[in-house]
Amino acid sequence: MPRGPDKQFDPEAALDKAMALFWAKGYAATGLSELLAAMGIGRKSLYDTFGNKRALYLKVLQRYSETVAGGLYRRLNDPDRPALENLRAVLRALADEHAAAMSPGCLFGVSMAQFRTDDAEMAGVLRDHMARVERAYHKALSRAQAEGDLKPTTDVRNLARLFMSAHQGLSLIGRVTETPEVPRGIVDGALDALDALAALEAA
Amino acid sequence: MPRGPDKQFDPEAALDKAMALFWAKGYAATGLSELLAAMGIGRKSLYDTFGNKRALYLKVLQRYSETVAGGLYRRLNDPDRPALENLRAVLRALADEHAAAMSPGCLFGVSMAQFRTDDAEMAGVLRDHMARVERAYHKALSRAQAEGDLKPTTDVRNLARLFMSAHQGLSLIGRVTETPEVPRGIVDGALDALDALAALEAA
DNA sequence: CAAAACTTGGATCGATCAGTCAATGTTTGA
DNA sequence: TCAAACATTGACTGATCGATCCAAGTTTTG
Repeated sequence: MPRGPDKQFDPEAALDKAMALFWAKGYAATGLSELLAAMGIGRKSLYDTFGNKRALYLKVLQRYSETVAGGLYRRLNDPDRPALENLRAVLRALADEHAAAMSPGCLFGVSMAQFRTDDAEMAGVLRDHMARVERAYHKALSRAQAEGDLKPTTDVRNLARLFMSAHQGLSLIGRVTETPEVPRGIVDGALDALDALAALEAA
Repeated sequence: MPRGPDKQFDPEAALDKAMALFWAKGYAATGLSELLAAMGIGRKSLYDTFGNKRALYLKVLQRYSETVAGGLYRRLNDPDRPALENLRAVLRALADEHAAAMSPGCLFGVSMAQFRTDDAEMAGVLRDHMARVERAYHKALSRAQAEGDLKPTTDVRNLARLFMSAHQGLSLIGRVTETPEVPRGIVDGALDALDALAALEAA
């Protein structure tokens, strides 16, 4: 059974190129021709390899979610440090990341804004990612609570959701801010809230 | 000097129709033909009255900002009630608003996600709106502080930014959630944080 | 060395895009 | 009363959209 030649391009590298474009310009505003030029592949190759534009986007989202959500989870739940310390470090890194001018934000954040709310398939994918982010925060928060760094009566589930929401809001707002004040302020506000919920335990 | 006939349509009503469409589908994905059908006007009328698609969108944003940001400001700063009470009421209303399935979220939130970060004009418009939202929260928070309901050492500027960010994140996440749990959790988390910052004062 | 299995670039598709314009209709002032 | 000034309609533009398909080219098996 004869086989033909292998692909002449690296599908994952091509996905990264597509991701950068979708991320900056949005789904609808990114044309196929642009994508092909950036990815350096032909039209047919794209359709054969990824299906169509929407399927390509879904694959980009999957790749992004694995990379970013996985990284967030790992940083939030580094077992070598106290959970509260991990939380603070992640928040500070978030501020740095989005304080830069014209930060592209979070690909899932911009995705939630770009598809119709009645697009059930897309909503499911996006919802799943948000659930992963929420879980990452929740695990860190509940460990911080178990370690005695957070008031025991605090509802860490709700707190995780607040953090996820602020995280997402920050990644959006970072797209339009020109000075680092606002992103830093958001994170400082979250750190203050965290301190308040920790300090209560001391009282 | 003879004058022609007046417009046969109400520009503000037409703007509202356009807003609903942009809000649900996004800027790029909303075609001119769709807009015209929804607005009930002819092509030429749109261009004569609003300029072009982008100018129409900017006018929609302006109208939305006046309506929504103005309303938020008024509710947050109702002088007849304590500021902290206003804050809690607004947060609870926010949860109700976004707990509904397929809530369209905030038009500015979806706008921040849809335009290139190097689109300076658009970024300016969006930044200005966010500054108004931040100011609305800040005014309420600083009054709450003055009224003794918030710890005096709390940085209300950062807290306002955290609230603005969580507010924005909630309006995004509400687009893809199917149960009211997450939106309510976000708001409950914010209320808990508020309580913690208030309780510290009692200690 | 053929022929099968596979990939590739590019021509091409109908549809739709944002935007323009000429033709027509309507109102009002002179 | 009639012509200027406005609004409206709908045909039309070139460009671009996402997607398909054909014709080669390349590699590997038999």
